Amino acid sequence: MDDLSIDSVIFGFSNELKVLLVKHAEGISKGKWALPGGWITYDESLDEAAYRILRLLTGVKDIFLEQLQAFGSVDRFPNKRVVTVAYYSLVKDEDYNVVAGFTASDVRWFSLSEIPSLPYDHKEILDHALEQLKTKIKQEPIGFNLLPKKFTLLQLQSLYESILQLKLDKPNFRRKMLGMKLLIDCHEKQDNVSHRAAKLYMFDEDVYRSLKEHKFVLDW
Amino acid sequence: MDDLSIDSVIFGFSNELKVLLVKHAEGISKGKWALPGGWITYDESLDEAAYRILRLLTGVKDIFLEQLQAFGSVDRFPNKRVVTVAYYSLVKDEDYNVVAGFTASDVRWFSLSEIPSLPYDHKEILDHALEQLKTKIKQEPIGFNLLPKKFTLLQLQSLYESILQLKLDKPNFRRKMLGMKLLIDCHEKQDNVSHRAAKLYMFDEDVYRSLKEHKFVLDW
DNA sequence: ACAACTTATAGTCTTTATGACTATTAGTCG
DNA sequence: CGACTAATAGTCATAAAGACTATAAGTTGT
Repeated sequence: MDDLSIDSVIFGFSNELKVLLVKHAEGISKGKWALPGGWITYDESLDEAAYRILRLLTGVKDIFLEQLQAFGSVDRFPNKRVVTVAYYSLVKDEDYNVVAGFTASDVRWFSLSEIPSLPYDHKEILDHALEQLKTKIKQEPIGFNLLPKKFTLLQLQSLYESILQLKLDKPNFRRKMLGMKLLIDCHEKQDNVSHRAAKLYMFDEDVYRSLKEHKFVLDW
Repeated sequence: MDDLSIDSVIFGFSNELKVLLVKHAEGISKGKWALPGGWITYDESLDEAAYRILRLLTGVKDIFLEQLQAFGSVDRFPNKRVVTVAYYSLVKDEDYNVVAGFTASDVRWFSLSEIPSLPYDHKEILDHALEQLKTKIKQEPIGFNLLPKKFTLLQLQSLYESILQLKLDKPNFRRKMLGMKLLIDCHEKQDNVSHRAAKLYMFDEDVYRSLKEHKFVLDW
């Protein structure tokens, strides 16, 4: 379908929130960094197309991925009318491994502060994705998708701080997080740190599913 | 663009939440009630297309309208691959007036309990729209778009009850609503009621805009 | 072995919001 | 004028949030 594309905002986290961009190897915007994207084929659904592109780029599958919305300004794409369906996804550092090729000459993570100027309406899409991520993470515990399986409370806290762009109080954060019973104590501690080691926790998917109805509101 | 359409979920409110459906006068699903929709032309953006369709059907403009998302299962449409971009909008009873024609043999409001079986994936789209409306109305005071300019607190409360599908306590609802200072006292009372008349209020858009940052959380 | 430092974790206190109520008031209808 | 209906006011107990202080458990350097 030559008037319909997918563009994906792929988030990662290591110390701070990052976004995966590709450098176009060919086409109109050759040499520019842009959101990874591609054309939708006739025999795949939108979601399938988004997963395909994510897999091609990061080798990751079975991951959090959600549609943002369609973008269709008349002049968003040069010389041709193209509507794009934007997706965003959350990728664990440990799962990710770069896969080159795919019409892209380069791929890498950018932290939010170093994002270069983007072609088309990609800046707008990225901004929407950030907004959506902020909103969503207050509603549902999707942040875990960005962290390794086992993590400390401080890691979790900086994730929230990084996404919501604010400072949180450590003891209060602990209280709230532990209070909702979604964390499993691994009975392990982190190591290789030059200070008191923190307990490691895991996200308890089962409890989460059973509490799905229950609200998960973080009104920070 | 013959592979890209718009479908709109248009909400109205009078005593209960309603949805506007059209009866198709021609085409594959002739005679069936469905969501109002149409093709996107080359020279209009997605939003413009959605507004155009809304205007054609209800005569309404300058109204709340927001994109839901794109729907693109491979087989959602018979014989042809069609991706549709779904919108939802909120229409005041007082503004609305039916406009016939437009490839539709009939148009009318359906309350949620009387929605007939819908063609394509329109049921799925409607369900998404309802979910989105529920989520959104807890976050932002968009409900006012469904009520007349001046309304009573009880009207507002039944609107919330109707959308969120729950029973609220009257005094508590008052306290909370008045507490967020978004209502202007009209210094008028309703009339033609066979009981004590309630005060009429208006939504204060200016205060709202200035409080935009401030949270508007209704965690009921 | 101990002081200095860093981060984890526990706990306190005050303020505010919520939910479940009861009570009173203002009006209509017969 | 009394019954009825809905509006509006107010109370009280509970729970959560936010701002803290305090202590514990490690590390590193001397």
